[in-house]
Amino acid sequence: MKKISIKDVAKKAGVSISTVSRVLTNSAPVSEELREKVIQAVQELGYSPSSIARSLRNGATKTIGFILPDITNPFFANIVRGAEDYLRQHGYTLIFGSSDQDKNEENHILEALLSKHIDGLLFTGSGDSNPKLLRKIEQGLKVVFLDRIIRGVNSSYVIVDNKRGISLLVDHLLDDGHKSFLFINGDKNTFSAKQRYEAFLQRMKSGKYKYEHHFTSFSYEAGYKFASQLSNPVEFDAILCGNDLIAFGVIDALEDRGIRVPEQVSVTGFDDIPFSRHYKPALTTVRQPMYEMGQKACELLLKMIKEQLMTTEGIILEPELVVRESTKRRI
Amino acid sequence: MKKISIKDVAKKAGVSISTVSRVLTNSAPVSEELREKVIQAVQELGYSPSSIARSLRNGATKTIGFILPDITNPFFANIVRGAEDYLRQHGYTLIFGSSDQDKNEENHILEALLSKHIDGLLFTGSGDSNPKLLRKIEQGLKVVFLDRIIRGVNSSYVIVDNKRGISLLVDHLLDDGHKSFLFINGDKNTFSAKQRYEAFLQRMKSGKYKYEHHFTSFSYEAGYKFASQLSNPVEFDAILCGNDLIAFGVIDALEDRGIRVPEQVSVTGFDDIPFSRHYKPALTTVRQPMYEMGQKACELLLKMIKEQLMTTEGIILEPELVVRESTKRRI
DNA sequence: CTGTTAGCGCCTTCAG
DNA sequence: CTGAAGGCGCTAACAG
Repeated sequence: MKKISIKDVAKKAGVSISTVSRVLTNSAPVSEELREKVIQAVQELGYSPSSIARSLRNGATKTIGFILPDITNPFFANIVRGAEDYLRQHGYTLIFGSSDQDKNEENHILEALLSKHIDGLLFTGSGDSNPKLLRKIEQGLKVVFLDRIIRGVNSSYVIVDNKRGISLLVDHLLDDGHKSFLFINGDKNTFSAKQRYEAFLQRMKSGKYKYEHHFTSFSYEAGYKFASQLSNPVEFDAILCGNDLIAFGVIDALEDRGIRVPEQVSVTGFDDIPFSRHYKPALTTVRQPMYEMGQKACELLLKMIKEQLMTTEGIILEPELVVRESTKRRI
Repeated sequence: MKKISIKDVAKKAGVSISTVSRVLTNSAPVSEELREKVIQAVQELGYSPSSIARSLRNGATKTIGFILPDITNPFFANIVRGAEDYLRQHGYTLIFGSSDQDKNEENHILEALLSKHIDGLLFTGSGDSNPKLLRKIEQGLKVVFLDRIIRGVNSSYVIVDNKRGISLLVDHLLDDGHKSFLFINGDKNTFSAKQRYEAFLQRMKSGKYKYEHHFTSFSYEAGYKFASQLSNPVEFDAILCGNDLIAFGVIDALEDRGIRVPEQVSVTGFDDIPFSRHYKPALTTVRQPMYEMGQKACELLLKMIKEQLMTTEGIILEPELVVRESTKRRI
């Protein structure tokens, strides 16, 4: 691909390269006459300035990185979409990488992003704190943690109030006469799973309900497997799940075992991915504003970049209880 | 963020920058002694070379762009994942943009990607040929069209054999005794929708079946809406849908109208997104190897980039019929 | 208002 | 084997 540079434009327009630069960036006044010539030349040549060279010169790439577990998971895909839209609107580009929660892959991606000189990073990583990342933060890398926080790090974040979400859910279940609860949670080392666990525990202990809690993994398969191996699934009135995917797996496994949801047992999810409303039975769950999370995180990140401040800010979004058909009132 | 450059490394190691460059790129022999010093310095400084500067120098960014309709659609998310994995494995980075099939947005994203000096482009665009893109292709931009082809362009592509997919489906339905067919297709201006339409028409005309065909849009909502407005849904034995999302919408709408699937009417999808197997009823559909499509497209693209050949290659992947519970044998 | 020039970080001749 | 120097495309002083 033959590249056309600012020089070509300058030559064609019969002006100097600085003039071209000036009209393109509007950084200084240029006579109407020359401006027109330049614009003309730009169009004819189909020239677009190299942001590579610009980046090198300006020290900013207008690019944001996003490390997340898996783009294939609708929860993250929707967050990404929010981020993407916000960023493009503000002249930024997004590069992301799926880590599958793998520590090595995480570092690998981080390395790649860093070498691309990203201006900032959105991070949804595995639970354990990542030394390489911490170091970069200390060196001044702007990072916003999304959905998950790494403990011991003073950094900005955007999450939803997981505890409140669980609280809302348990309240509703209690109101509907449920008396015993099983919580099939997600990955143990994950911030959100931990938060949800704590909230659950707290609520359970405050009454004297029968309950049980298990960490598994945030996937359909994990839910299906766990529910398949349950010795007596109907010993609980309600099964809470770490996220919607787990809930789908659980419901399917139960039905395969001839247990009807919600008739025999209520099942709930967390996230409210777009699909949950179409599931049969439509899932009672806690809605996280995914698109908004992506937007807010970027808004925060760009602010940090622009103002070059070391200060840190946390945004906690409100979850919303969504009652549908996978739960029902117990007598 | 204080940046450390090759100069800092050179100074710390007490060598020239060229030596540092040489050990980093392995481009020329360096004495063991100096090599060690350099490596030492690199580690202590936590230095990683700026791919920005490298790109400017080498003229290659090791970055691939991907313009697609919507990352939130599982079909594309899975393709992206395939591409992402392949590219990272080969030292490339992926930048994508969701266009919502909007022509303007498409151009907007293209502009952004181009200015980032991508080495190649994966493109799943709206149906109409895009003049700006065509021009860039002529100028030497390497492009692989994915899932959709723009007519009149001689370029590489990776698609599945849509016609064969429909053929497989219709054969199966015929085998199962279906005699009348309604096809609720996706976006009219889309390559895949057109192909599927043609295949459908061809098969229908070859027998003397009762049939009808309509273009709508590749979404749940479109399916739901269309099926809701159908005057007499059960006048057909089978309803074929342009993709799985449409099928979900159709099934839900039918059930809301008290029509049972597949008892009263069979419904089929296209794509086999991960969710389709968990739908109730589990969807009979045509599987597209999404992950593989992403991989193959990148493989092809990198080949084109590496060999700098103007030749063009098309890969047509085989679809696979997946029979599940949304269809049943008619008497 | 316009043109010339230095230099962003790196790789690659070209000398030594 | 090693160092010095040019230049990728661009912007921001610096002169005029």
